[in-house]
Amino acid sequence: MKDTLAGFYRILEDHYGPTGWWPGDTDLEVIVGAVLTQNTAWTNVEKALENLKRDGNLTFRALVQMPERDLAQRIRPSGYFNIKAKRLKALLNHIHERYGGDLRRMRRRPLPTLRKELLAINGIGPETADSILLYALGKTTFVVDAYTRRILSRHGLTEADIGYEELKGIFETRFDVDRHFYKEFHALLVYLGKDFCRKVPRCEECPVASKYPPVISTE
DNA sequence: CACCAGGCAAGTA
DNA sequence: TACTTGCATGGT
Repeated sequence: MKDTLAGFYRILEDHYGPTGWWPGDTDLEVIVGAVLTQNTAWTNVEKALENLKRDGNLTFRALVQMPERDLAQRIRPSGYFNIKAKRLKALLNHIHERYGGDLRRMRRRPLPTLRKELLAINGIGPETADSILLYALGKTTFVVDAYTRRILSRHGLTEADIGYEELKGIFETRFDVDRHFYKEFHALLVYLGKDFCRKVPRCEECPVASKYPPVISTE
């Protein structure tokens, strides 16, 4: 598996890299985007982020002070806007109360502690937590998403219903620990997924398919 | 028109 | 524990 993932990475990096992920000007934007993109196309998230940026509301202070109903209306294009407003409030309130809204202070705490903290917040599951930890807080933790699972499954490397932590472990134990590598690999998997590994596949042109042939129908 | 998108939590049995 | 359902907009 180690050699296979290394092979995947080389092909993807040659094809797409370097990616420069996560797309966002600030760490706060990465955090907000991580919640807004839950089960949602990124183009819709961009519209919501633009609504916040336009009037200077993409700051920690503005978001903490903004009433939940107002926030919900501003993030409306990202879908699930009522529940996402509640989730953002819960997350930002936590950072406000525990760290005074200071991400540098938050960053000093160890990874396992921060991960448990984030997962305890209503609306923050494993993917959202790991995205924030890796891309906003600079922690060395791998992000698993729907594309990661679908790509490995379609190429016959894992079961389609493999659990989050187990799949994460495959990436984290088989490679040298390096957060830059984790950032880039996850980004590359998303690029490949968007282009060739959607639910309706286009395996013919997949750059990985020649060396790692897709399995016909295992999902 | 139907289906899908970088999840997550609450409800049911 | 293991499944199912609600949440909602915008693109294809």
